[in-house]
Amino acid sequence: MAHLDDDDPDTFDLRSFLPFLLNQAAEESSLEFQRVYKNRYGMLRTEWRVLFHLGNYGEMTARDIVLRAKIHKTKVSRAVRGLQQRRYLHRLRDENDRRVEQLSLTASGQAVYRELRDIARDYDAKLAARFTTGEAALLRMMLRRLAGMD
Amino acid sequence: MAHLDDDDPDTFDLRSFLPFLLNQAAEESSLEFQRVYKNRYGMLRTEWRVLFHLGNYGEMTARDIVLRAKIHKTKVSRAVRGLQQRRYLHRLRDENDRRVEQLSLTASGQAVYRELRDIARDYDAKLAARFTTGEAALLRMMLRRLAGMD
DNA sequence: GATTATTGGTTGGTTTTGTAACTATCAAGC
DNA sequence: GCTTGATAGTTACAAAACCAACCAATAATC
Repeated sequence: MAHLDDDDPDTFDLRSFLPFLLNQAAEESSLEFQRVYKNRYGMLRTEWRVLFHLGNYGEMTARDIVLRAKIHKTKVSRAVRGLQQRRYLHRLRDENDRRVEQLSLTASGQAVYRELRDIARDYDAKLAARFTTGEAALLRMMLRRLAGMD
Repeated sequence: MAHLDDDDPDTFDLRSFLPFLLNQAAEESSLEFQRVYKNRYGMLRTEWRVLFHLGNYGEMTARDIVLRAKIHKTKVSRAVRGLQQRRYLHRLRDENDRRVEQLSLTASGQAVYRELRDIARDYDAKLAARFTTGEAALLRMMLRRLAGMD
């Protein structure tokens, strides 16, 4: 295995390449939280995200979630069905525009949301504790900018 | 859709939650580069990553790549086969340990590597230009720590 | 007010990924 | 040197993601 020379103009460190680095950090830092919603609650990634949106914002349509979380509509559609089958949410046809369904959490959906939200909050604090308060704030700002969320 | 109150102890903004934020930033910031290796070169994500390692470090085994890039061995195995079918790399059985194969790029593999590497370098610079030099360095440091790469 | 375009949402088929189990080779202990 | 246990890499099957086409309802155009 050849020696890595940082000054070599032909050298390029994949491990400093932002898209790669972001992806590795995202994967690694979601592992522990994933174990909770997946193994303990039997939920998928998109399901948890949709659950959160409804838990946090109350009533939304699938379209609202697509726009706000930038999740593809087929994924949202399937997550909604999954959550409905678990009786975590119910759909209400909008009588003004009958294409649309208003989604909201059931009582048990809200209960699960609150549990997971608290776990997420603790977990986030744990991750952020690896940096100073200022660094963590800067990190979130930079990530939001990279994600096109500002 | 309810109003978001940051001071409400029951409120939790998914869009500030690091695992979510990291994921969104990773997806968004790899889109443009993905179009290049995917549409222009017909490569998959893991294939590009493996190609890079061989282009950058010369000769490696699949195991070296697994350890260095933290990519699962089945993904590496499939990417190696894909690259081999495109004649971008060839395998050489290690006679000292016949379980191992030394992997290295062919001439055309090296040519593609150099093209993609230059594109990646430009693209990374473009992403980093949204921050000051110090901020970008800090960002990479923090991501490396979150990814367990330090 | 019939026709066309757009929008919200779902479905079907193909790729990719994830997970386990598997083969082959080597290493260690006895 | 034979058994047991690791290690490098592959394969098979299930779970998930991706993409395109689709339906139904509404909006826009003439």
